[in-house]
This record gives sequence, structure tokens and C-alpha cells, in this order.
Amino acid sequence: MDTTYQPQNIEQSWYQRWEAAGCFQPEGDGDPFAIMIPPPNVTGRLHMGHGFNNTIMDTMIRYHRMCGDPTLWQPGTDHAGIATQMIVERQLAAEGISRHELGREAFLEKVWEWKAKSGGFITSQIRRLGSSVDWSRERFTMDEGLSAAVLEAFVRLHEDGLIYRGKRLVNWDIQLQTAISDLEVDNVEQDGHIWHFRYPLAGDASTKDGKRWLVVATTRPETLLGDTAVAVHPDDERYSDLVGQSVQLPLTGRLIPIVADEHADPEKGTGCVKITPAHDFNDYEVGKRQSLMLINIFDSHARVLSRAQAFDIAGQPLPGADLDMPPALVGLDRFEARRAVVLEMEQLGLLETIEKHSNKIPKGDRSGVVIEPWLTDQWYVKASAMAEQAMGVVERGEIQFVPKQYENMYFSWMRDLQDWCISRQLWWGHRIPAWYDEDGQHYVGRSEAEVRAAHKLGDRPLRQDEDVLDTWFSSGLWTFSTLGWPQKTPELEMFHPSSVLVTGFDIIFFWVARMIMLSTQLLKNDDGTPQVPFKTVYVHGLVRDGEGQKMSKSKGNVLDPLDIIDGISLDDLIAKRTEGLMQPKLAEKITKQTRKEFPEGIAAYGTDALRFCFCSLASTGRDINFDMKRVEGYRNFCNKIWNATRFVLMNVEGQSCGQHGETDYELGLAERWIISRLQHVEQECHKQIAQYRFDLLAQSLYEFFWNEYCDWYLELAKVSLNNDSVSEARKLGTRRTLVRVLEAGLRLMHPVMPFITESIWQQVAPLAGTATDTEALTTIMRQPYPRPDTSKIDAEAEAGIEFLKQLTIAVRNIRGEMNISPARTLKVLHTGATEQQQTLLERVTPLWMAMAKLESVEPLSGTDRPFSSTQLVGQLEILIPLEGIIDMAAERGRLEKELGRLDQERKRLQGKLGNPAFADKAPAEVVAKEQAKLDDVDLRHTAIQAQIERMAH
RNA sequence: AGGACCGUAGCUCAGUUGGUUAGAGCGCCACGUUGACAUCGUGGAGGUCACCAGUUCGAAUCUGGUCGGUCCUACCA
Repeated sequence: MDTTYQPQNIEQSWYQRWEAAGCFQPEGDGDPFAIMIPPPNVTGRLHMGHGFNNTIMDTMIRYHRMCGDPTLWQPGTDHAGIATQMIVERQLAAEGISRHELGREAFLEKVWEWKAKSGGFITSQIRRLGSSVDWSRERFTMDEGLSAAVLEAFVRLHEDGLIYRGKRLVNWDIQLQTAISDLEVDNVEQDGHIWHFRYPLAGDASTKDGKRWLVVATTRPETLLGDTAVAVHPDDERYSDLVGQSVQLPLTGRLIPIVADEHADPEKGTGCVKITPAHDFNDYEVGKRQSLMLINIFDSHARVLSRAQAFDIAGQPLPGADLDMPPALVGLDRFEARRAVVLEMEQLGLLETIEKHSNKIPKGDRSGVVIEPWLTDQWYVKASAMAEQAMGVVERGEIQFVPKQYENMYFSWMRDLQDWCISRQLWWGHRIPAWYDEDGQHYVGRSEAEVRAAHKLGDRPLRQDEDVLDTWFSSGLWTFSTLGWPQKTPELEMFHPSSVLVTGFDIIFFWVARMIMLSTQLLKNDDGTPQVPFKTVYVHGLVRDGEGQKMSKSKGNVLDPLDIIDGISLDDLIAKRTEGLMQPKLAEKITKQTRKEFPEGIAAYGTDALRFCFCSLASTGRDINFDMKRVEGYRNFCNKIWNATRFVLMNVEGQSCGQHGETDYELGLAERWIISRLQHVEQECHKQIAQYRFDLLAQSLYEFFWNEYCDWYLELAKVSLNNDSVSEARKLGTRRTLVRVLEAGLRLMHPVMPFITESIWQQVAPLAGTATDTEALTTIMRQPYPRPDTSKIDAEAEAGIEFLKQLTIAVRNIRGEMNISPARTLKVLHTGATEQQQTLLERVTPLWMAMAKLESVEPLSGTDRPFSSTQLVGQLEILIPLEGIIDMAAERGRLEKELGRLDQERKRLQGKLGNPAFADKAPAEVVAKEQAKLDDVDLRHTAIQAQIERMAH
């Protein structure tokens, strides 16, 4: 073995061997355990969030597999409709081609080409993370099978009346030329203005204060052209007599009604609101209530139409009511139109004031352009009934959120859920299975043939809907479409509902909620109740950089997990971070910042260290601030494991360590102790995995292996192995324990650190007598996860070694503080041992002498105390004679410092115990505990006081 | 505006049902290499648990408030 841990030498080959041997496929006949991977974008790249997420999932998966459960980790990717189409369009644009020139079919071919080219990238990255997914079951949302599931789901939901088509206001992305859902809109704070306009009253009406106009305020003057009413509050007395009258809409001359509607807030502005139902979501609602006409003034690029289109509130065209737009405005885009309208109004003397105002503007999360509420025909999923069902399963605990607080988030979103717009005006995606006849009637079915047959359409010309479905529609079926639904497959039977979904809170709405709705709607349990997609949702935080900033390309602080695994030079990292920026001028800043953050680039830490780090960060918080120093620390931990193994192997080489079932061994106190500690850590691991506390799992493993096994047991083992007076049976016991505890420890750590544990285990297992050769590949992956054996918990050994540790630390403390060289052996005297301590002391003295490098240990005889530095272990006082060794002043200083500490502690305890309220009301147990503390402090205090006095003479 | 979460050592974070001398890693200081490991060992320094009030014998922990931070939802005509 190398003297240091070199991850690159051990990681790559093992993954291939596992995969080739089929180790990732479900096996066994316990309780099935399944995780469906949140499908990443097929053409995407791995980021830290994936790294984190995969680590958590793989840890659970490997754990359950080792526990013997049939374990499925279902991998796959989604087609990311908008994102992928955008990439390919951009590539075409670079060649000066638009997708429309290419045509739909040729364009889709290009997309498939791109998918073929780049689609394997992310899956190879997942392999590098060590994720033990079942690749033989890999799925893609555009696969035939999953497409069939999408088709079936659409048709069934339509049959159940849960999918409908309608002309409604949608979030229209004018750049991408498609509708998007509410969730794909970001509201961005922006400085703007509010314009106050006069709308002249029609006829001879006037307001109560004698004005011949109403004043309305707006942030979007251009929508004036589409106004179809002015609203006032029903209880607003200022305008009550005007309700039912009209205003004459400037620029168009149209008469529009004054209506009474709760939407108008008398407190705000003048209390009058212009209503543009075809270009504002609130106004649309007013329009529904007041049966107003809808007037659409824009084309799909939000340019003013020459002739605005009128609809009734149901979306039926009112051709007679169409109207010409002011010629000067025709063809202007919405922002040009805004300026033009304001200018015009000003010239007409109808502009009252302009106020500065900051408000939130809806922007498309992909395109970044301002979203236009626009009237279009779209397909919708009805939310209400499904939402109720989806809330029910969570209320009843059929699905549990971990941490529980996310249930609130889920419920609050579900409670006022809008219908989900699922159609997209894209080409890349699942085409909507609807066909139209010449009259515009639509028919939904699994195929054109089915539609024709079902509706007796003969050979009438039909054309299929051009649009595709929202990617999240297919992702929403993921837990069961990947298992073969709508077929009744054995996998579906066995692994659905899946066990746990692991995801960040940021996609609870996008994905989690929709999966729950679609699964409960489409799948039923044997008793007919709705079937959930998973039983638990483990929600983790988002990985941020060391400063707590969100990682993003434009901030230039993204990290690729593979660069932490393999390392990267500063120059390469800068190149990576500044490549393909949306705003090239950021490059300089990013370069500077990266130089500062990683002056040496990033070292190669290996997958296991990174994974251990991710686990250690998986606490319950919402933000995970990633710190490279911690990865380094866990790389060092790997090195520790590596070198401890080297030590064990060196010490058992060529000698028996009980691997052939030998029974002629004896276990000493140290052996019994470490075996006992192993049972504790095993208990802890099961517990922490069960409660999803991977941070505490990591902590337990780290502490056991480093602070107990390495720091103490290995040192104690040296004492046994290097001592001629120790019997061969005891030495055998030591070697046996060294190997077996290591072997169990490797299995314990394997779910978190698959590579190092496997490569070491291959060497250790035969020595522990646990490896079997019955399988094609003998691997730690298929070994049982250690289960604690409580009969091996040994309180006596734990007390003994605990005592030894205290004795040893006491001597080390004196050495440290007195600056006594570790090379110098010391004579130690002791006095005041209780009977129990005396017994223990006798047992551990040989170990103590070796651990603390002592020349002799003897009881203090007579009343003559030599000048000594002293330490107390309970009642036992240990003395290290000072003569010729210690600086008297230093010792005095040390003692006085300790005395001061004890003084304070004594005061605190005396105060507490002297308070009758405490003594009377606190449980006797607690009082006794405090009293014992005080006794101990008193004892120490007296002893140190005495020592100081002795030094004074 | 409403809601959620958070504020613990210089940094990144643990801290179970209230009962510890408030912990870990990193960083810092001192000392230390004839072999498991300097990717190391030993010892040490470092905290008014954001602040205020309350409940309690006892609060980092429970309650209310203040301040600071993050995020979500809604609205801003």
C-alpha cells in the first residue's frame, strides 16, 4: 500500500466492476426499498446540488442494500423542453438558421442529435460520484415507454374531465413564443412609474366634486388601448352615482362602463381603476365578475395590432366588436407604445402626474424577458379535486415530509392552487394527443385512429395539435412511468409507492406536489384508495458557496463536483467559470474573485472525501455553505483510514489473526473496550440513518474511527503487541480485534465512502474471516451492514479504559503545560485512590505506563511528599516529582489558574445548592448530581490549595 | 403587507424531551518525527449562545417582543 491515500488510484476501476457484475440491481426478499432519482436535464451538467443529492440517496441505497432489502435506485433524465430547445436553437442561430426554416421534423432530428452527443455526459458524472443506480433500468422522459405513459395519463385525465382546453389569460413569453406556468415566472423588483390619467366622463356626468373626468393610475399606460371598464368600489360614495355610466376612453373614443367591483380599493389612489381584462390577471378576474368584454391589443411579440381583437369572457371571438388601433401606435412594441401613449395623453392634457414607483415585474425564468399576460388557447389541468386528494394523503400521514415544517409550505401552496397550464408552444416534448377537424372541434385520444373510430369521423381531414406538454407533466409521472405504467409490471407492484424522495425545497411545487397529484389521481391501491408516489419526502437545503451566496454562472462561483474529486488548476477553473457568460464583462470580476478564492486551484480530494463532506453538511438547515476546508479535513480522514489499515496489515502480516476460526485467543480490557464501543457506534448509525441525520451519521463514524479506534485502540494494541510478557493468546486476541473492528468499521462507513472502504476491505476481509467466494464478485457492497450485539457492550471495560484515558491525559497535561519533553520518561506517584480505583489502577498500570511514557508508578509512601506537579482523577491524586524537571514558578502558575477555575465553579454550585427553591423543587436525582459535582470540586480545591501551600515553604 | 426559517468560538456548523464546565472540524499558539499517518501527534488559548422581558428551582433550549439576515407568497391600479 502507498504511504498516503491516493483516491485516483482506487476509484475508477471499482465502479466499473460493480456495474459490470450487476451489483446495482435489486436482489433479496426483505422489504423493498426504492428511490426514484430526480431526473436531471439530459443535456445538463452536474452541479453541487446534484452531488449533494446523489450522496444522500446513495448512502441510503447502499445501506438498505447491505441490510438485505431488495433495493432499487431508478436512474434517468428528463428532456427539459424549453432549456434544450433553446440550446439547439442557439446553435442553429450561430449558423444563421432558424428552426422555422428547418421545419419541425428536421429540427427535432437536430435535438436528438444534440441529446445523443451530450446526453451521456451527466450520466458519466453520476458514475463518478459513485452513485449505485441501476443503469439497466435507465429511463428518459422522451423514451417510448415513458411517452406511452404520458399519452395514457393525458387521455385518462381528459376522460375524467381533469384536462380541458380553453382561451384564457396566460403568462406569455414573447421571446420564447410560448406559454409558461406561474412557477416559471420570477417576480423581479424594478424601478418604474405610475402615470395618472384623466378619463373624461361621457355625456354630461360629473363627479361629486364637479369634475368632468375620473382619474385612473396605471403602471402600464399602453394597456389603455384595451381597457373595457373603469371600476370603483361598491361602497365608495364618491362615485356611487356614476356606476352604470360611462367614460370615453381617450385615444380610441370608445365608451366604456363604470362598474362597481370589490377589486377597486377606495384607499388607493383616486379609488378608480382602469380594467384591461385581456392584459392583466386581476383585471381578468374583474372581467369575469362583471361580464366585461376582453380586448386584446397585442400580437405574440407584444406589438400593437392594427385591429384589436374582441372576445367575450368565455373566450369566444366577437368579430363585430373588433376595433382599429390608432395608426400611430400600430406595430410598436409594448414599451414604445407606452411612451407614445404617455406623450399623446400629455398632449391631450389628460396626464395629471407621474410618480416614481418600484414594483415587481414578472419575468420568464428562462428568457429573462418581461412576461405578457396574453389571451391564448391552452390546455389546463384542473387543480381543485386533485389538490384536495393530494392534501389528504399528507394530512393522513401517508406521505411524511422530513423535516416536518415543509408540510406547511406544501399545504399553503396546495390550498390556493390555480389550474395548471400544461401546453407549450414548443417542438421538443410530448405532442398533445388532440386532433382538430375543419370546424375546430377537438378530439382527444391515444392516436388519430382511435379518435376517428371513437368519434366516427370517417376520413374527414384531421390535424394534430401543434403544441407539446410541459416537461413537468412527464416528470410528474416519473415514479410510476419508469416502472412500466400503464402496464401492470412486477416492478410497479413491488416498488411503488417508492420509499423516499430526496429533493431540495426549491422544487416542492414544481415537482413534488405535482407527482403527488398525478399519482394519487392515476394510481390506486388494491382497496381503491389513491396511491402515493412515495412515503417520505426528505427535503434538504441548497448548496451555496462559502459566503452563503447561491451558486450561479453569472456570479462566477459555481463549482463542479468533479473538480473537487479530480482537482483543477487555477487557470482551468477560471476558464471554466468565464466561458460562455451571458454578460462577458463579468469575466474580469469573476477571474479576480476566483484567484482570491482558490489561489492554488483545487486539489484532488477524491469522491469519498467529497461525499463524506456532503453528508456532514446534511443537517436540517435550509442553506448549506460549502467550505473546501471541510473537504480537505475529510480527505485527511480518508488518509487516516488508509494508514490505520496499513498499520493493521503490517502487524498481522504472516501471523494468525483468527481468520480460520481459531478459538485460542484471549481478549484484554482494551479489546473488550473497542468491541463495546463498536456496538455503540453501530447503534448510532442505524438510528441516524433512520432519522435522516446524515450529519450526525458522519460525525459518529468520524469520531469512532479517529478518536477511538486510531487514537486509543491502535496505541493500546501496540502496547500488547510489543510487549514480550504478554501471552501469545492475548496477542492473537489483539490482532484478531484489530482486524475485525476495522472490517466492521469499513462496512459501517461504506454507504458514505464506497471506494476507499471497498478497496481496503478487499485486503482486510479475508483476514477477518468474513469474505465469501460464493458470488461472482466478492464485494463489500453485498456484505451485511453491521448490527449491534448488545451482549458485547461491556460497561466494565468501558469504565476501565475511560479511567486509563483520564490517567494518561492527566500526565500529558502536565507534560504539555510544564513543557516537559515527550521523550523524557517520568516517575509517577499516586495517592487517595478509592477501592474501586485501586482495582482499576492495578489492571491498567502497564497500559498507562506505555501510553504516558512512565518509568514507574508507585503509591506515595508515608507523609513525605516530594515537590510534585499534581493532577486529580476523581479522588485519585497523581504526582509527578518536580525535582530537576519542572520550573517551580510555572507549576505554581498552573495550579493557581486551576484554583481560580475551581473557585468559580464552587461558587456557582454552592449558590445553586444553597437555594432552597432548587433543593426542594428539582428532582432528587438532579440535586444529587449537583452535590456530587460540588464534592468533587471541593476535593480538588483542597488538594490544590494544599499543594500551593507546600510549595510556599 | 403576510408567512417561514435563521442568528452559538476568527470561519463552517452540531447541541435530542429545559438539568454540561456549551461541543466538533478548520484556523490560531506552543511543543514534538529511528517507521500506520506531518493529509500526523500532544497540550493550550478562544464563546454574555444577537438583544430585552417573561415562564421556571433552573433557559442556548419554552413564550412574547426588539434588532439583523435569508427566503417564500401576495399586492402595489
